[in-house]
Amino acid sequence: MPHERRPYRRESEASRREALILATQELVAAGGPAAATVRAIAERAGVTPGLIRHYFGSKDELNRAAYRTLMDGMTDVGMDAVAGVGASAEERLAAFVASSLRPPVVDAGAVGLWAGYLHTVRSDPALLALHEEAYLRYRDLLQELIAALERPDCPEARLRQEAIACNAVIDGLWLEGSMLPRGFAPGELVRIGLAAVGAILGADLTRHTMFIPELTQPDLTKATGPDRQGAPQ
Amino acid sequence: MPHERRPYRRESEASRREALILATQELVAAGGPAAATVRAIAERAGVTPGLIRHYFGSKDELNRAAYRTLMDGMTDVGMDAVAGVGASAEERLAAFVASSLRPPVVDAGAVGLWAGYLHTVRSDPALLALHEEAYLRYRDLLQELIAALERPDCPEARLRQEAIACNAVIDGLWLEGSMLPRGFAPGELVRIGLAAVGAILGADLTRHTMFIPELTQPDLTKATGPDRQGAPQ
DNA sequence: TGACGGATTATGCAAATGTATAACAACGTC
DNA sequence: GACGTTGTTATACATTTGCATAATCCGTCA
Repeated sequence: MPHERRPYRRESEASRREALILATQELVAAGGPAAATVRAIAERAGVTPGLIRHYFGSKDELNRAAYRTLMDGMTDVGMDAVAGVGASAEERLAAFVASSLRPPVVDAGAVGLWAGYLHTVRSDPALLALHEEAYLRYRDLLQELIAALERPDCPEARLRQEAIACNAVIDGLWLEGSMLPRGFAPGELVRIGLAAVGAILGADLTRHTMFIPELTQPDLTKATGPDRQGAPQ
Repeated sequence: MPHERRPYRRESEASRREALILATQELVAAGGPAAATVRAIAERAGVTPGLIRHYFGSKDELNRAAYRTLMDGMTDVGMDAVAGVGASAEERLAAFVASSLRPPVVDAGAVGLWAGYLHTVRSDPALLALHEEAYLRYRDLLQELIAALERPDCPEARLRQEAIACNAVIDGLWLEGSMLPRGFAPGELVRIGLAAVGAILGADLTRHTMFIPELTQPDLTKATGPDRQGAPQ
């Protein structure tokens, strides 16, 4: 007795690709690369496994597309944050740092997704180049923001070191905050990040908290939201 | 025609467990969790797959053991570095920071291994507890070293924030240095790390470079190697 | 030296995985 | 409203995986 053929709707290529990429990312984020089988991806995207081959040729290619989408999204957040604040250089830098230290950037799924693709990236030259490019673009943007600060002139070499160090602080806090969300109070990551970056650069970024929701409203009665998770005792 | 039975030697349980754990780590580090199949592990360890079951019961248990071994090794490096230097608090802190920013801690394989186990850790309560414990132990040790500095008295809350920030710098530099080794000159990570941690704490750690091999010999004749800040070209 | 325990290997198996191919049906076109 | 295109599903298949069990033979001890 042949199974009844399941009904379906034809949809645009863009829509199908997006759904498949999203499903892949969610699965990798939650359960690692092993959980992202073609069947699981297809089910979550509401289609059958054949479509993966149809739109991406192979599972590997789908994974590549998913990784590209991830990287683009991460850098976009920082860009948007800077674009939203137009005032002083310090404010712009503060907004940039803060945006990388709260959701959706700081998120267990994001770290899981990033870690899940780490090996794929290392063994795939195309993805490795993509990674390096994204990393340097992020760091260069950071360096530009640092250079714009009103400070006694800095040699280029020093700017480079400062950018590397500040980038490291952000990466490290991103990692720890995402992996142990219970370990930090809401807004604590942002506060620590601003203080540390400021200390490295000899500037005071903690003044510019008016744009940082977590710090302007220490309204503990309403501290709900994705950050809530238990107090750091 | 039955295959000839392969000759073998009996060895101690400790030796076999060690070999299997090492093989597992190497495979995960190089090719991710997917590469660490029971057959591949056994082959690399010079045994047959059955031994995995014999000594560890299941592959999952072997992975747990491998992760425990990894974490223990990572923290041991920092402990040893501090133990080796007995002088001032600044020197001890500098030695601790520097030890985490050069091989074997800074190593592509180490990051690969760590990332490969990230999902396993998150989904396994026992491993998650182990991870949290190791992380906090490391950070607490760092905080102790910070508290020992000769500075105007610091409130406990500030010490905590400083420890978190310094830990983040170390983590971030470890990550970036391991993933893009071409992007940094030898010793550059250590130098940047010491400068950044010093800036955060208001101390000058860069004075204590006598114990840092990479910095005592600024051999510039070799600085044009593949480390010339990975200028993508 | 011979026998016995158990460490180690060999074999088998069910389940899962990625991919290839064929069948079908939804939608635009005439 | 019939038709053809092709997006989509269904099926098949070889391969790989982890694990269980049976078959061996290494080392030790009497």
